[in-house]
Amino acid sequence: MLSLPYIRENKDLVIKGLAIRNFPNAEKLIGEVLDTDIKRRALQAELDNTLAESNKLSKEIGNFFKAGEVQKAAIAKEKTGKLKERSKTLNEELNGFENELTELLYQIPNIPNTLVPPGNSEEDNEVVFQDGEVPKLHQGAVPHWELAKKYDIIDFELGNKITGAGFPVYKGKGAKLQRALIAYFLDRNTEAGYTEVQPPLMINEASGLGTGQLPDKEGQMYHVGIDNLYLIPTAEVPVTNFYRDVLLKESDFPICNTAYTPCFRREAGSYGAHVRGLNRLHQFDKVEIVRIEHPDQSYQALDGMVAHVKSILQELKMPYRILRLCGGDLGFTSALTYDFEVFSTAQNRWLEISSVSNFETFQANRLKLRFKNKDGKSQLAHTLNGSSLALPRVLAGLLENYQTENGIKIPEVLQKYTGFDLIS
RNA sequence: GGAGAAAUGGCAGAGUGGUCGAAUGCACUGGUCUUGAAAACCAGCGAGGGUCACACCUCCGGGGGUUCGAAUCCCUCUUUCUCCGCCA
Repeated sequence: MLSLPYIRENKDLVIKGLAIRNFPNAEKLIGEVLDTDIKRRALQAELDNTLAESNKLSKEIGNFFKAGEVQKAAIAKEKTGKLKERSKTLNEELNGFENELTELLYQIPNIPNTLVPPGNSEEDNEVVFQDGEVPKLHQGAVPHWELAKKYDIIDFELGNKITGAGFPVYKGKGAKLQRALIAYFLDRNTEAGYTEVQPPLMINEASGLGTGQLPDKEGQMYHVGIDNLYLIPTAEVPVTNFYRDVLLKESDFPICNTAYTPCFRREAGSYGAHVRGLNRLHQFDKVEIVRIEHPDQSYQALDGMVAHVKSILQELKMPYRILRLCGGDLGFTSALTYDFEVFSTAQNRWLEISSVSNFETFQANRLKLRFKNKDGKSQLAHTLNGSSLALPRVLAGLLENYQTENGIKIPEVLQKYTGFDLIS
């Protein structure tokens, strides 16, 4: 959520920024926020004065009792009674405005970075980099779901039986390959300076609010009603929430974590050809990188994360490209996002395998994640995260691009993890 | 699941109805001393709101209550610890 002082001081910038996102009625909404804020502050001042007077009287009463002046104490007591009623009313009104304000602020997405191109949809995303050769596949090359069946490495029907659609069972060399990818990603990340962590796979409400999944997107998470917990949709949520309500020192930066976790997403409302096979699942594995940065350093950090993910894809020798998301495609909480896509040769389409974002202070504000700056004041930190990488689509791309007539080859960097170089 | 104890500033830890936003120690920041560092000494040092700046207000796990007045008393929730039971 944007901070009120920021909106107050940068009204025009905020409205302009929201326009890049095609956010409707920005001007009206921001106007409402500022109006409510003014009302809130006026009421706050009045309440403060009432309380100040009441506090003063209380002290006097104490002194009267000590001096044995019971009469005077009784008179003062009567006065405080009235003040108390007044402050109660004021407090209720104030709460009303505060709730209204919070609700308004929850509706406002992050302000896009100046690099973000305007646009409505995927088509307006900017391709900023592309590399890797699209392999020429043999006659009879097939999409991964057919390969999965042919070599018996992923069993979608079995998952249907046990749980439902979107919960595949990995078998044999398929399971091993998946484990190899996870180990490889984690190793690459820790080599790059990220600390490996294993967070809980369920989060409470406060954590969901902290990173912005709640209150609006609760329908996208699985909810364990009896304990009021949510299954994590990404490791970003528990790992970023490590730093909720934390006051850092400047010397703590940079904070770099990496975590492998399964991710759970309800994906309500997505059906059709694009969700076949591994393209869209309810449970999938992902290795995530999360950083907490000094605001002056966060964009450098973002570039570093992009370069890091890039280096992994180079090693895997996969055709990929990097997109800078346009305003219309940008996530609610993000200021700048780079998506990585691998080309799936057999499906003849690009598959998103990573999304690397800088949230600036948007999450930090809700998280109350701050640091003491050089002036000794507390200031909001910047949060960033990215996938490195999301397993199913990497696997899909890998199976499809590395298929030969004799079987599926294993990229060289993975062979020491798999212990085999061919699935046949 | 049962029984008990506890939750206070970055950390540790006093405080059991009125000048307590809170002793003390550690950590941190500045200074003196030193070639430099350490040690020692001196000073400063919680968070949020509010103000041009003060004033002022709020916060001692969360919520509610008693009282003129609550860190302190009561209720409730959450969490932690100890003991018992169960168990990977």
